[in-house]
Amino acid sequence: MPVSPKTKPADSSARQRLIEATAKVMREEGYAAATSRRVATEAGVKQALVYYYFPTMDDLYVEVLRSGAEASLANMRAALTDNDPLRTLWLINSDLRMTGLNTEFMALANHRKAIRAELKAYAERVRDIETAAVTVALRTAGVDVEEYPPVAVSMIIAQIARSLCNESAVGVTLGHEELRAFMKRQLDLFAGPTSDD
Amino acid sequence: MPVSPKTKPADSSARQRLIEATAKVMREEGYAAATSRRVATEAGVKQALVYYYFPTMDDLYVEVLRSGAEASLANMRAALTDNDPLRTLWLINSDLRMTGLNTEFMALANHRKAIRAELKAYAERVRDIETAAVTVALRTAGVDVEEYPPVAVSMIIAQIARSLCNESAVGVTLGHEELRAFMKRQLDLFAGPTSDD
DNA sequence: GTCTATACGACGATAGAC
DNA sequence: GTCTATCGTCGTATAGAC
Repeated sequence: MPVSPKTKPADSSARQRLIEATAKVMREEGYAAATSRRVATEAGVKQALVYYYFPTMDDLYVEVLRSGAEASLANMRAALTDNDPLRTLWLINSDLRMTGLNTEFMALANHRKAIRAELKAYAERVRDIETAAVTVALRTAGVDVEEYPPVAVSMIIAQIARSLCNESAVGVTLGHEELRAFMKRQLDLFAGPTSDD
Repeated sequence: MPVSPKTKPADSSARQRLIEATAKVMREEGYAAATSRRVATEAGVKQALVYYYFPTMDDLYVEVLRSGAEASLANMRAALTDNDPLRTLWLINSDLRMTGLNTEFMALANHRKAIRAELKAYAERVRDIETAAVTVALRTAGVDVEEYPPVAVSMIIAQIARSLCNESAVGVTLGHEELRAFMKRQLDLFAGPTSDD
């Protein structure tokens, strides 16, 4: 292990660059474009090196998913311990930077066993964290958790936010304003109104 | 035009078979597997014939989307004029047969202009129909449409149902039971309880 | 650890026979 | 309308030099 760096070079090894390059290509052109030649060029290395680090392209895809999930989980854990978990949950799942890659992995997971397993594990860890945060928030607000099960509430908030992002990504925005306003009103009811908008 | 057939051969021309074969391959193996050779074999014709009917593979994909959308819209229009539009809306969007293809086209639409345009047009027609049905249902139930805008209600019902399907497809089911039960209770509030289930 | 070189199948697309 | 044949490119993956 080398000495720990001072400014976080984010491990700029070829392996790391390949992972980031693959994520970029998948985001911008779809998983089918993330070929060994394409990602190698993007990472500034030769094609054969891809197979030195990853036995098959699927292994590389899994690694992209894994590293993205790890970063996302850390971010989520930190954000959901703040003082407004419900709205934070909404905002995190409204992040447009994640939706493209998510869609690619969803499609991939429908057809590749290894990716399906990885995505399932990640999704359930996320759900656990989000549900824990919602449980606290609802209890604090004095909401009846029999009538509003935390896991159901957290899924509705997260999935509706994601749906809006997914649709926006393909240019569909019909009804979005009304739905956003509606969700905001519901969040105000559950978590108390806020000054910002 | 030939005489109308008695048992609905569903236009078994090569062109039609190619469209169906492409949908099948996309559903089972993803859009990247829907190559000209693959779909030709599946349809029982030779590869070059694909280019007789469709100038490029993208044109074929668009045609798959268009024909699926047309069938789906007809189905939806009929179903949503029945006497329980809210629960019908929920059931239609819970159809597992559609989710796989939907995910593929969502991913494709993120990267191909022609498919994005087609998907957007389809999604907005669906939203219009669903919202119209919800508007009637809410008015009948005496719901305040200022507090519950029909387009927001229809989006929540449709998108939550779809989210559950998408997750099920990749093996994620954590929290699904609770969310289904919760949604059923809300639908009972808006549309009156039913005897079944 | 990174490279050059190569095997070989599959890709989209076209030309032209029937 | 459907076929055979072919073009040039690109795909995954491996062997082996440095």
